Amino acid sequence: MSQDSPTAKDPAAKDEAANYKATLNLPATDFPMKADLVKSEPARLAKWKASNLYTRLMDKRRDAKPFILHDGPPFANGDIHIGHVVNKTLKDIVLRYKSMAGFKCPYVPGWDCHGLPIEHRIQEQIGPKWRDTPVADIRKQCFEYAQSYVEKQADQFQRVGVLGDWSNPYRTMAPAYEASTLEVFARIVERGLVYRQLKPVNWSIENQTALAEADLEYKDVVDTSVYVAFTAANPGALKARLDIRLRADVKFLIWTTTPWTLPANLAIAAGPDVDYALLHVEEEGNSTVLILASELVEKVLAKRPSASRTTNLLKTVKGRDLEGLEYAHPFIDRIGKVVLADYVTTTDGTGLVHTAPGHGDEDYQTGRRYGLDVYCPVLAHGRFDSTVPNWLTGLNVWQANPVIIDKLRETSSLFVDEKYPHSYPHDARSKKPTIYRATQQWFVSVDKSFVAHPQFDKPFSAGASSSDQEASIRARALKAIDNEITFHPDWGRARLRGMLESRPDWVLSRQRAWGLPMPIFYSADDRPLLDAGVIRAVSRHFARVGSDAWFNLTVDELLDGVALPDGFDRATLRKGTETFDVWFESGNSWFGVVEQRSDQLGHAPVDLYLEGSDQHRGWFQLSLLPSLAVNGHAPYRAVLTHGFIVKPDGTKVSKSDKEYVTAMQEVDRHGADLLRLYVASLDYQGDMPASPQLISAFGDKYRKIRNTIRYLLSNIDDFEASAPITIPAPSLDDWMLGELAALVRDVTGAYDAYKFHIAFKLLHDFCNVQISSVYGNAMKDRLYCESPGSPLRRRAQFVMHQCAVALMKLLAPMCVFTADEAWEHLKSKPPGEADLDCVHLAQLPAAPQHSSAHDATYAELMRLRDEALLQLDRLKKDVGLNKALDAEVVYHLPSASIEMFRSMGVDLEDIVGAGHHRIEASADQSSRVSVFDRRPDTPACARSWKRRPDVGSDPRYPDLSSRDAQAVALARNAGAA
RNA sequence: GCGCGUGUAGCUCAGUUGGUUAGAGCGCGUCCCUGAUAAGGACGAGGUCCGUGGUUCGAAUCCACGCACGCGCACCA
Repeated sequence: MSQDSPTAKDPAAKDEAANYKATLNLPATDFPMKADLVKSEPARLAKWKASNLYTRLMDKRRDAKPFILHDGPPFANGDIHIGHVVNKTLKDIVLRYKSMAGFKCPYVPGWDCHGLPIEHRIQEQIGPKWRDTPVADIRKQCFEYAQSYVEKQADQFQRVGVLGDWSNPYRTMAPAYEASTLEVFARIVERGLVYRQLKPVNWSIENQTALAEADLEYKDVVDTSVYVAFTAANPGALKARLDIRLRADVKFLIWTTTPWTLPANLAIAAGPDVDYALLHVEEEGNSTVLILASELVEKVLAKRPSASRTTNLLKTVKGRDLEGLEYAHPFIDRIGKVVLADYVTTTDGTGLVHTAPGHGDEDYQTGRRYGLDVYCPVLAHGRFDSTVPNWLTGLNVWQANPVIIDKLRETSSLFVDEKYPHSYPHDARSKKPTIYRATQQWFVSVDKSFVAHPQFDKPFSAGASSSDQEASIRARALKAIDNEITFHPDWGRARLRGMLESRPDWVLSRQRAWGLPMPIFYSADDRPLLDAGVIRAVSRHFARVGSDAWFNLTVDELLDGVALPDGFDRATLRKGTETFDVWFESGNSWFGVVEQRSDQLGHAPVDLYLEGSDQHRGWFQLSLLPSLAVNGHAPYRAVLTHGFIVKPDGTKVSKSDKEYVTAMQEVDRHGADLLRLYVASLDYQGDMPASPQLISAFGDKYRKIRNTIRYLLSNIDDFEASAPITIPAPSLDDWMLGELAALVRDVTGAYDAYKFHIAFKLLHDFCNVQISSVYGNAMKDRLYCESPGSPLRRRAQFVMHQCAVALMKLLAPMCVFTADEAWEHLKSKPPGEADLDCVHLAQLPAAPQHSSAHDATYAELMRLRDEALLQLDRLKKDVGLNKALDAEVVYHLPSASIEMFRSMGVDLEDIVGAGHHRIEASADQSSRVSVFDRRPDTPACARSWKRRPDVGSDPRYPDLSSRDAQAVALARNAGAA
């Protein structure tokens, strides 16, 4: 029965063993294994709040170099969702890390408060009385609604652990912010970049107002569509160009579902690469050449069957061959042109698109390219004005449809008409169909050259660059993107550039109630008063009482003491009703927040904007434009973008999916730290898969890290970190310090590169491999069995203490709660940090000192370890050797390495948890190990369970090895004394 | 449709300037320990590197064409 451990032999031995157990230094710590984050996190938050953590941190870094991450404002509507958690967590990780790296990192969170979704919510609440409710009342309710969500979201963000100046966030609806938005507007006006022009918008005839897409609902209706032949205007030139030698009229065949827009027809659009047929048609004595897309010839002719018709394809041309050809309008004395447009398709119609720049967005864009008028003969109440023929003037567009069709028939322009079912936008409120109608809108030109630093105002930062030369916003933006801005990841550059290259002028004005009113007045004859001085006068009122002043004050009050430009009479001025595009408000936060709080935040450009990839077209771009217009430089030095949360299968989530992650619900279920760690573990450059299941499963990873820290803490419970300990090399301790040094280097490198998922992976693997599997396991014997103060044990504690401290600090930006909890349980703080009550006030760990001369020895040792473990596994299967402590490892080494290995002492057995080791000279130059079962021939120490030849060498303790006998004697003497 | 991305084990990720048999951790399976214990350890099985074609002595890596997915192309934010 010699295989059995002595503890099992008889009851007396068992008691003795229990006594020995009392002499061991077993792990001890108050740091709980079970996190219970849901309970502990709110308590910790309260503690941070009570101790003014944010303020203390700012104070501690008062003289440090600043690192400014300027917060992009979420919309103050609804509870935060997982996307918010991703964004704010990434920001918080950056700032906490930079702060630990020694920077001063003030963080002013903010909210975008104006906008349609809130207006809609209030509209719903008010119901049908909406139209009779004064704008001021609506705005008041919108304000309260937005404010309530600012407060709600602020609580939720803080619950997730985001540290910042929550007592003083920014809100785009705050008076001071509104005033600053107007100031930026004034400066852009001064640069001559703001102009007014007609642009088609969705229009409700019923309510006589512009509508946003969200105000629309699409319904299936059946309309009359018409195929109309437009006769070529200059047949001689046309035939010459297309090489037609027939005596026949040439006609362009177009198709439209809105005949009422034909009076505004100014052009026909052709696809540049579409094939067009020149089709000779003889029918009832008429000879014409019809032009339409080749692919659609059969389909279109079939719509008007005719027995007498003969057709002959003369030739086929590309759309681009038609560009510039002219035609006569069928019932208005006007010549139109053929233009080219990429959006022309051959799925419907004729491949030639009726183009009315006043009645469609694509038509408008095309019209601008070709310099066409934005002609819109339809008035606000939906009736034709007097610029159209008499027989149309005064008709509303719906009445006009049949009249126009009759007219087309009369002038032989109608090829055919047919009923056409399609989906058409309706005003969601009145349920009546809407129209596209051109209205006056305000624009910021992106192509007009200007001087960015003229005399009107002083540049913000000294040493302005070449930006005071003439250049357009677009030109400046492209240059800034290429030369001034760092993108994380780098492809953000291409994405922003693509958008800026093609973007049209910025439409600044909106016809909305819940927005910042545009400070523009109009004369009795509708001339706009756009003047920087006037804008600043209004701005002063807004700064005082907010933008409600626009509604509550009279023109006289608003303009009190302001000198008006010539041609404007205060008595007849009226206030405009437009509001700003909300993007103009958030897009000016570099001024409204950064410049306004420059004592805290310094000046633009700030170090970093960090938002989702959708913000390339949103906040990134629309912050860049006004900043360039005013300052001539970008508002940021670097831009970091992240992807979106998707389902585990990579497709997009919606609220009804079972994979939908409800942010605060997950926080309440698992705690914020788990969610934060989960976010950190994903590569945010792409899509980020998530589901409640994935997050739950991720708890394993959190627990592994937590438990590793707990193990370290429990083994250094009696350790005083004050004096440094010299670590001999080679040794496992020295190896561990080398691994830790690499970890510190690699993790900080990953943080610096904003690759948090790499930092997470490094930390997690380090816990699993270096600490749990290798070092922590190997140190058990000496930690538990050596006398508490033995050098071997203290050395291990010294190393473990450094590991624990480094892990806590490196983990702190991600797991803000857990790291601080662990820090609290660290009894002996590192030298110089004894007074730090919170890990977030600490600085990053320094890479520990270690010998770098033994890498080859360690690599060899680890290889031999693997080999020994395999042999142990084989012995387990072959002879039932279940405990490595029952085995002996024999190292067969070449003579050159024998001394080096011998100096590592018990490391050589502890590294595989064996009971004993020996070194033998190898016959050749190779190193290898053999493992032997020592149960048959070597007694096990009753205390350490190691099989050692020296068991019984101390007569007082016949069942102990000499090391354990000494330790017990020491412990009992100490106990006796 | 257009622009910008992404696609490597069940999961999350590494894979330098093309170069042995494509790696890690987790998870999973089997076993062990019971002095980290609602812990810990060992071993093991898992991959058409999205597809097709090309360049090359050699491709996860370079090129072309596809496919799938995401973001953007709006008076949504």
